[in-house]
Amino acid sequence: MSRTTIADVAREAGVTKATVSHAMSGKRPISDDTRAKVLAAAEKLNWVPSQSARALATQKANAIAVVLARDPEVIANDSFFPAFIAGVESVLAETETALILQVVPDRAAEERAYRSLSHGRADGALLLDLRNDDWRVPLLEELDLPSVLVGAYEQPTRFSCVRTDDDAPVREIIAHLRAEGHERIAHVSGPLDYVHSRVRADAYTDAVGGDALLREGDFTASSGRERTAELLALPDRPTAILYSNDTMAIAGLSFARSSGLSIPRDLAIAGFDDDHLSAHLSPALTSVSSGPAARGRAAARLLQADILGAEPRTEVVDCNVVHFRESTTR
Amino acid sequence: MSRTTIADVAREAGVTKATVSHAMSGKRPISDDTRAKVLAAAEKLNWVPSQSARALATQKANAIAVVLARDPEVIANDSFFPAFIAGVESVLAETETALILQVVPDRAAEERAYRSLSHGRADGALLLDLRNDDWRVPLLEELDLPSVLVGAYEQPTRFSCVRTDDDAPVREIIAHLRAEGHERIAHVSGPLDYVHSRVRADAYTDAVGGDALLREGDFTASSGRERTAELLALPDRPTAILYSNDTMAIAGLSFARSSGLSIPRDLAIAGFDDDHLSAHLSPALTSVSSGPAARGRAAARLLQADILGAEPRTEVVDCNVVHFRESTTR
DNA sequence: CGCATTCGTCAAACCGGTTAAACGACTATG
DNA sequence: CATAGTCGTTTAACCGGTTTGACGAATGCG
Repeated sequence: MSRTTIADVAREAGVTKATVSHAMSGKRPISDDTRAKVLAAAEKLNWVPSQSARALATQKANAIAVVLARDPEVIANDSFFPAFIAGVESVLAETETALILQVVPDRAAEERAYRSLSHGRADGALLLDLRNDDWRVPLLEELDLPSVLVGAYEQPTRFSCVRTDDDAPVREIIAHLRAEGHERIAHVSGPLDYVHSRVRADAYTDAVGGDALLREGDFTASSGRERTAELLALPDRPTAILYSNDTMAIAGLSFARSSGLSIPRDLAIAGFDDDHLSAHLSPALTSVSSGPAARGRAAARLLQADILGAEPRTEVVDCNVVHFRESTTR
Repeated sequence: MSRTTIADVAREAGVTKATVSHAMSGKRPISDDTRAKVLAAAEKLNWVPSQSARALATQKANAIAVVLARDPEVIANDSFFPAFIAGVESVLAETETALILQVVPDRAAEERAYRSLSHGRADGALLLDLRNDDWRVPLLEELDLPSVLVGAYEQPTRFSCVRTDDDAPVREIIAHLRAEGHERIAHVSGPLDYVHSRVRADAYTDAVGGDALLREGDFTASSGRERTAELLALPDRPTAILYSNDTMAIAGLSFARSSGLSIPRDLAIAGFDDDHLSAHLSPALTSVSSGPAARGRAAARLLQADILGAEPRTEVVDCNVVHFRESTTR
């Protein structure tokens, strides 16, 4: 409850509201003398300007939004998200911008959320988990809500993008596995309508050439387990599997081991996104750390620039580092 | 950008702003006839009331906040947080309330955040990671910002609490380990100034009686590894270790195994909070699932009640379930 | 039939800031 | 010395809703 208002400060300092406002924002020249008086008064009364009043007057919410439509199970599995958010926040903190987080159960709710956000709640949005031909892109264009698309995206839009080069690390891992003597290398992907799953899967398919052995998972541990069971039941089973995230890789590793295989002797395993546990497992899991925090920072900066009217642009944040660990090294 | 305002709707419907407002809110009787006209006009113009204007007029932000002071590393390690948030959101969605998330680097920033939130940004806050004698409690009392304390809390406050009974599952696990023949049972806790770490540690100490073997960790994988190394280096090393979260337990398990011990034959291991991976490891990890989503829902409900002026109260959400798995069963 | 209520709507104030325009005092210029 | 230009400040309008008090018309009651 903001008991003290700008009017109180003005009275205390013996000036008008406008002067207080100018003194604080510096948008008009103010004598050092009065500025000092205003600052002293503000300090004394412990005044914090009301966000709602400011938002109304300036037509800016000073907030950006992230809407998540994933089900909680998948969110909880995701080591990317918290680190990404932390990166976003580190940029927002500089400008007193708030982050609004919405988790919605279905598409209808998601659409309502964006409409409501664009009407005074938020100045922009970050789009995660992009799909091919994502319906949210045209919606946000219609709503004219500045946005940043996180993840590769092919179609041209009026929005900025932040993406990583997921192609390179996939090829790097495949090359490494080849060098270790593997010829039958499988891939358990994420849902292929996700842009980043598709990019990784395509890189894999291209890298292994003709004999691709691809199974589509959904990033959950149980899907990792199931797809692994299928692959290992093949007559000509793979000797190495690359998973599109660490959750599936760890579940797969466990399954393989419980069915009598030794890792990495009988089966090499690599993950993606470098879960915080991966380096601590035994065997430690080969994975790709993709710098989620750096992407968060880049996305937040691009969004702030867009809100201020800058031209949209695509930034390739390349912080992919492949960590080769015991699970792929005999 | 909300181009159409309440004035446009009023003009379209041939009434005044006040009538539109009353028709929408129902706070004054309005004839069915005009109400229909107003609704039609609103529909036609696709009007969504501006949140900032409403917030200013009603002195309510229609938002609640969560401020996290943990460093990103720890947030990313935490399976509790995303599920908790999902639970919170499921309640907020019903009332068009937004969730504001702030991640701050240090205490000064955290204090600023709460001050700013209480000045028009948010109607209330959820406090996580409570510490003993937490400085935030008196601050929020001073700011008169409705809040809910998540986790056990001893001191009486004007705020509602949501907590679980962590004591029981700890005792249950200790009893189980005893039954399995373990006599030397150690505990790696979280930071002991956290209320929930302390509760678990106290339950442990009390349950094992005289010969407590307690080491304080910080919930990170590396601390789990180090404390485990210390414990295993003891002349009279423990044959079972209970960790205060799964991250430390998994790191400890890995370390023990890499130093030649077989789990659970040579060393039994149990965690807490049931990470999504725990059931999929081999050996699968014994842990306690503590219903983070249920706690999120309860906390959100209590906060909304408090904002509406209800009496604060403490709710014990007891959904702790111990999952006994391979890591403790010979 | 007259008067007190109730009902439905309107006009205007208000929330707490920002900002364009006006204005007085003072300095620079011709 | 009159006039133009700056500087610093004030006045007042505005952002887009909500809410209170007033008022005319319809209704209830005696």
